[in-house]
Amino acid sequence: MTDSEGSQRTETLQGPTPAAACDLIARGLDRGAIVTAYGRCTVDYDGRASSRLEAGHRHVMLKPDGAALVHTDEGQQPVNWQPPGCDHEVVREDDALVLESVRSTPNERLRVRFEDVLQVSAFSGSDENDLALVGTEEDLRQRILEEPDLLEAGFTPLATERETPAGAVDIYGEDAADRAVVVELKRRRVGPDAVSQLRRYVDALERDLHADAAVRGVLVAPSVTDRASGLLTEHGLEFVALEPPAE
Amino acid sequence: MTDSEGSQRTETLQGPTPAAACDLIARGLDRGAIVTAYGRCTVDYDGRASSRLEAGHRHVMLKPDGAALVHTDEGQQPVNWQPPGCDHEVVREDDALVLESVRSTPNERLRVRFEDVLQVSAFSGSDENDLALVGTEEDLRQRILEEPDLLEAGFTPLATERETPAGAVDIYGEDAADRAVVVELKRRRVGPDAVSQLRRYVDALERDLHADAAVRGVLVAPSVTDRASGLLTEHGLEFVALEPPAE
DNA sequence: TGTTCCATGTCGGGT
DNA sequence: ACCCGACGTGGAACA
Repeated sequence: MTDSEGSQRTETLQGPTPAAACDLIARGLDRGAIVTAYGRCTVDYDGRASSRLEAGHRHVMLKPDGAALVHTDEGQQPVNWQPPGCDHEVVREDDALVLESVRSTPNERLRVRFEDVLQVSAFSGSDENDLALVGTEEDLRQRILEEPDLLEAGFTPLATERETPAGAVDIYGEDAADRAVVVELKRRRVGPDAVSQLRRYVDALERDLHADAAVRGVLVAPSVTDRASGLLTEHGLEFVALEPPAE
Repeated sequence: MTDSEGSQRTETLQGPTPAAACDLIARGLDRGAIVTAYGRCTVDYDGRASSRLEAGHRHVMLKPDGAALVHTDEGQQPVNWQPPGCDHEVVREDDALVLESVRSTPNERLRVRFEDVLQVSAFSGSDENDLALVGTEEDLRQRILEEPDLLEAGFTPLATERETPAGAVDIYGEDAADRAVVVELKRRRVGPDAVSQLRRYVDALERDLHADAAVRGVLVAPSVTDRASGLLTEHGLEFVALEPPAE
């Protein structure tokens, strides 16, 4: 069953024989299509870890960039997958259809063995558009750089991504009294990890400047958890409630 | 085009009219099927952040648990998505077909507007099997509990998930000299964040025990980055190279 | 390639 | 619900 609308193409087989399914998939992979298969299968993975999934009905997608996704009827995340950069292969084994996606560095292998293929499809067509996303940490940074008083009156940003021995500081600046200020940004409510991160930067910068004057550390986020709040106090760090711009 | 094999069903339409596509999708959602659509569409998301994606060819999957996935021909991750728990809806608007997935807490809305639907499908069939995964942090923990000498000669595990004011410690125990030992496990090579985490636990435990004797902190992972190694030294923490069991 | 950190992270377990 | 940390995290930017 083929549909040809100019350069866009879709091919599908329902309840195909293994041979027919294998053929459609092979041709789909060959011409750089997105290939999907649905049916009863087992899934084996071996690489950074190892897994096995007993027989059940799943949806498999092979992308032309080498990514592979195995989805069940539940969950946002695939139950098994392979990152882009893999080589896809389709072979027949006895009465079964086997899809295999392999990569190196690290050596990883994903193997889906269909004992019953209910549908296979191949979709062609590229996507030249990028996602326009708003509300990220970068947007929050822009907001502060444009209006430093949002952090506190008299704050002056001096650098972004300033390097320290502990890593790059989101915003580095000075307060009204010319004290060094390290600002760590988070787009959402923060826990203990963000406080530790800020602490690393403050420690490193104090050492780096080997100044007597202490470096101030300010965490900027929509809100903090209790534990994180305690850690902030404990380490003499500060918090400013601020969200990424809404639009 | 319907295929009925007992209780397993797949339905597919190629190059359907908006009305036919809408009908198939509505019935699919109704009976708890996985619904997919492929075609030229725009995608809008608004919630924790906001995004817009101009027209292009994408593959959309709606799951019966409320998850939604929009995939392009590249990348392991969907370009847009919605977590499980959403309500899916399909409506016709002018000549277009619109899929909408909405949830609350937080309020989020995903809207896919197809100006051209090349294929729609509905797949039924559940998956009662769980994934059997080996090589996780839990496996690494078991390995050490069964053979504590892997950490160091004379180590005695006393508790797992021991609570401290900073959170739960992976393994808590004593060394040959009866000194308290905090063990933090990572299944893969670690960076600065893991060192900070271990440090939080050691600090908290020292305070908790208000003992004079210092608490030892040991990071167990396959390897460490340079920066993390420096941080370990700086804070008097230790490292033991150990991997999760391979099988 | 290796390191570091963000993410609409997602997911599971605990309180 | 919120908190917390693991994840085969994935992905990008930078050295």
